[in-house]
Amino acid sequence: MNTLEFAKQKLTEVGLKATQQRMVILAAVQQSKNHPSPEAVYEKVRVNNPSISLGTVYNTLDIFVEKDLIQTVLAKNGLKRYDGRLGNHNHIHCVNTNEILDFEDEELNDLVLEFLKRKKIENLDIRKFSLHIQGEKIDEKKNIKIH
Amino acid sequence: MNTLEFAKQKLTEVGLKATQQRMVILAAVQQSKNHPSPEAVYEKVRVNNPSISLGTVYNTLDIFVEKDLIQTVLAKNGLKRYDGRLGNHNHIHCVNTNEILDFEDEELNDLVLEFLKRKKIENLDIRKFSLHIQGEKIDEKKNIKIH
DNA sequence: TCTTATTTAATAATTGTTACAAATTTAAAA
DNA sequence: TTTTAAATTTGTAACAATTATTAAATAAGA
Ligand SMILES: [Mn+2]
Ligand SMILES: [Mn+2]
Ligand SMILES: [Zn+2]
Ligand SMILES: [Zn+2]
Repeated sequence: MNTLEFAKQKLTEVGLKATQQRMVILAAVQQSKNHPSPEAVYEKVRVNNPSISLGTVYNTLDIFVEKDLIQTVLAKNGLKRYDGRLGNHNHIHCVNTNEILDFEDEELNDLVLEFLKRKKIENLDIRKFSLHIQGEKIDEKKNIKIH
Repeated sequence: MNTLEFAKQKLTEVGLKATQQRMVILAAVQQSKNHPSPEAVYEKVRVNNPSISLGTVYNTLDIFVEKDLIQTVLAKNGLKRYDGRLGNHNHIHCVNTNEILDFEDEELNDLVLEFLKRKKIENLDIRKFSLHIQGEKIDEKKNIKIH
């Protein structure tokens, strides 16, 4: 099953009409490794769907978050960014490149989950958690900053 | 020493002229428990300093981050928010109230720090980390959602 | 096919933020 | 103290990201 077929199936599962626009937008976010902004999604899908509108991208992304097909990711610069990966995972924020990289680690998840279970937080129904690691990307060979 | 005196001292320490505006803005962020937006800081300081300008609040907050007097905190809605607390600490994001609460826990910090030391991340110079806990605030008595 | 509801495209409006120039304040020099 | 220059602030304009609006297009059902 290709990515569009998969998107179509997901859309119908949550009760959304599987329009062309929704399918390509969902596929774009899910394939993306970059935690893309609405603008980035727009530029990507526009290549094969030149008539698609930026407003539609904004609206559709919000609908997808509502339906739990994708999630929002927090970004320092105040731009909206989305994440096709659901479930608990962690993020590395590069202070120099502004990239947001996924950092998946089962051991870390277990570690935190166990901690949270032990240390009950009053009056809070925990939904998800994510470790945000802020650091500087360095060049592996020369140990200098990457621009 | 009152909070304004303390702010004055901090400002001179980092080489900034301790103007009235800077002192009250710094004191406002440091006293705030809410991770305030620029607008919120503005409303707060405006009470006793009616002639202060919103632009000054924006500029000054950025200067403070630059000088490491305060830090930015990531917010989902794309608004800028600031944090008078430096150093590694964690945040609880309430999905229903939109509050961002501090969650300080020495044990958790050690846990994560030890993990990160053990599990070296390639080509990354880690600066700080923070656990984001997303959850729903519930009423302690009746176990229903707080609005 | 006809009818109706849903979705989209195009564009206008709004919002949060930044840029700017004139006015004010501060600090230093004379 | 006055003079001068630099730094800061104010008030407002500009900007960019997002949201709202509305007419056209599309899809589904009768
Ligand atoms: Mn995040
Ligand atoms: Mn914005
Ligand atoms: Zn991610
Ligand atoms: Zn905090």
